[in-house]
Amino acid sequence: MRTHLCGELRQDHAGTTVSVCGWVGRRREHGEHLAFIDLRDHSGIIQCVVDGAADLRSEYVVRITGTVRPRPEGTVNNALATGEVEVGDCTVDILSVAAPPPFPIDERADQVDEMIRLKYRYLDLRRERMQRNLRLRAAVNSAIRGAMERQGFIEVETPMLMPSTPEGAREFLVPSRQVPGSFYALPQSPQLFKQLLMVGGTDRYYQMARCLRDEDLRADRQYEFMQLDAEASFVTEAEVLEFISEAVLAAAEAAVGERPGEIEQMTWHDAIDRFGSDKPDLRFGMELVELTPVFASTEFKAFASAAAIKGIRVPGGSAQFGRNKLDALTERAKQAGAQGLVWMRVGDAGALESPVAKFLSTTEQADLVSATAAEAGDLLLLVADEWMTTCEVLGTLRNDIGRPPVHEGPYRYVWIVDFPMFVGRSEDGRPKPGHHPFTRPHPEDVDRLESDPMSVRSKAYDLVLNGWELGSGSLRIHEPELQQRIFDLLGISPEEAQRRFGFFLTPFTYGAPPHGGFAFGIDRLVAILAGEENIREVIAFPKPQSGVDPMTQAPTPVEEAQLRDLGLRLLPPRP
RNA sequence: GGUCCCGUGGUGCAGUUUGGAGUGCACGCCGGCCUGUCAAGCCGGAGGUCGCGGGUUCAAAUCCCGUCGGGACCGCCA
Repeated sequence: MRTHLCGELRQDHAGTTVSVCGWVGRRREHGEHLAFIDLRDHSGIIQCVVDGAADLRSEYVVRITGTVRPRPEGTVNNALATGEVEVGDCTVDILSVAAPPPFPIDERADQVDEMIRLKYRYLDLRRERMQRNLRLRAAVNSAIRGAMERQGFIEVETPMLMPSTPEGAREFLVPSRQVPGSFYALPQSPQLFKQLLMVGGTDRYYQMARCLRDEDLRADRQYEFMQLDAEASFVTEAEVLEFISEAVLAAAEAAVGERPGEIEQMTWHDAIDRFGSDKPDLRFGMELVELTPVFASTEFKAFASAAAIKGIRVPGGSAQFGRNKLDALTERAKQAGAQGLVWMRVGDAGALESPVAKFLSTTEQADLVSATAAEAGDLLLLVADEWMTTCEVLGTLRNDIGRPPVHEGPYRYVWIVDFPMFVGRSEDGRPKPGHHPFTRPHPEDVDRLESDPMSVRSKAYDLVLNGWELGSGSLRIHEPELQQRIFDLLGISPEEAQRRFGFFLTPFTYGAPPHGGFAFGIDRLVAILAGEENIREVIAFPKPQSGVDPMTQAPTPVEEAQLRDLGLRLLPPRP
């Protein structure tokens, strides 16, 4: 039907007769016998010169046959990749007529209410931005598959209908027709199955896996999302990181044309201590500065009793942050868990302007300025609390103040390793798992599991890109005895473990290889590589925050008969 | 569950602070003119439940209360 794509015509094609198909974009009519048509397909736009366009309208679908020719002197359009040529002597076949679109099918739609874009997503997708994102995503998917397969991984599909495992995220449930009153759950991830694939001798598995979690939607979260899910047997942590790094770097290269350097590693402790976050954005400085020694013998009460005092220096922030903004920062700090926030404006010769300056000795003030390398005009923000709280509060402020937009480079990948095995304690005083209960404890710390569990590190790791958590993984426990030690710590008896995870635990009594794996979010990776703030921009048919699809209206009520078939009856709506 | 922001012809906005006739701008749409434009240009025209409901007032897009929808964030996401 066509010989070329709109966007590929160049000077080389001059003199050839071509047929191009696409949608009518802008028309410029100059009387009855001359009109310029911008014909658009996914590849770009080509100007066609036609003898009258009276019967053409925006978004009509046409096939245009004509001759490629250089544009006349002085009419070249450098804003267009095809701007040196045009298609002349055109014959136009109208393949479909179109109602006027509800919004312009070009970059101006970036400003249009997103609900309208989602309601008419098929029109939105015609735009260059969306086609670029879809194609970038496809390139990333393809590169990942290639990288995994080169490394000996095979793709295996796992069930979408699986038993409910109430730990973790809220699940989507699917009522069973053949077993009335029972439900399948849609997978939050293929976690359990991929480990069973290892027991099954698959050795290296991967899957572009759709995962579903019934949690509130955000800019970086949809109900359904895609993960590169992978697991490998007989591997060290370093090998797993290498496999995944290769996939990510290959994906990045496919997306932006340049392969990033080696991905650096940072321990969880360092990430928290230096950046106040386990997903640090390394694109900018403003690192947390250790100030506890500076105030070791201070008279200032709020500092004297604190386990950890740290600060961040906001270069030039003194003028930038008036009282209103400082109040807002204080509020934000409290929201993040701090008792309060100490701010100081740095004046000439290290003079400090602050409500608390009068409580600090001259030595303390001088040491503070020197520890933070503060200069006149800077703003210092100090928090004093437990180590973790101090770090996290300052990390929140650091991001709020300094974090660049997504589309601003460079790309800073970092592996966060040596996560703590447990984070906090539940109400009955039991440690809570940081990753999941099948995560392998760090071999150097395993002796302290019972005596000092909170100090035990795990073989869990996260991949972080520009402050976004792309995904996480771990080496797993393959020995039933060690697994039961962990369950004991979590307060799960052998009987309860059997009841909750039986189908998963029994296989490990039949000879399980040491194994470990990883999963990371394709949507987030693609969004960052595409320079998009929101993963909805890299998903063909996403849902808004309410979860209601404005195009399909899903979710919808169903027929009474369907409910009866499933043995279900609806309760009256909650008041 | 919570905090903050937004809602005005098909689209994007101004108007809301300080109440006074649906008042305006740009794009789009319809008709006319126009032979080198590319945000084409010129002339004319159509198009409105100011999200919805209630209240205050002589009078509400504007003030108050409620509600619906959207977004960002917190909670939540082992």
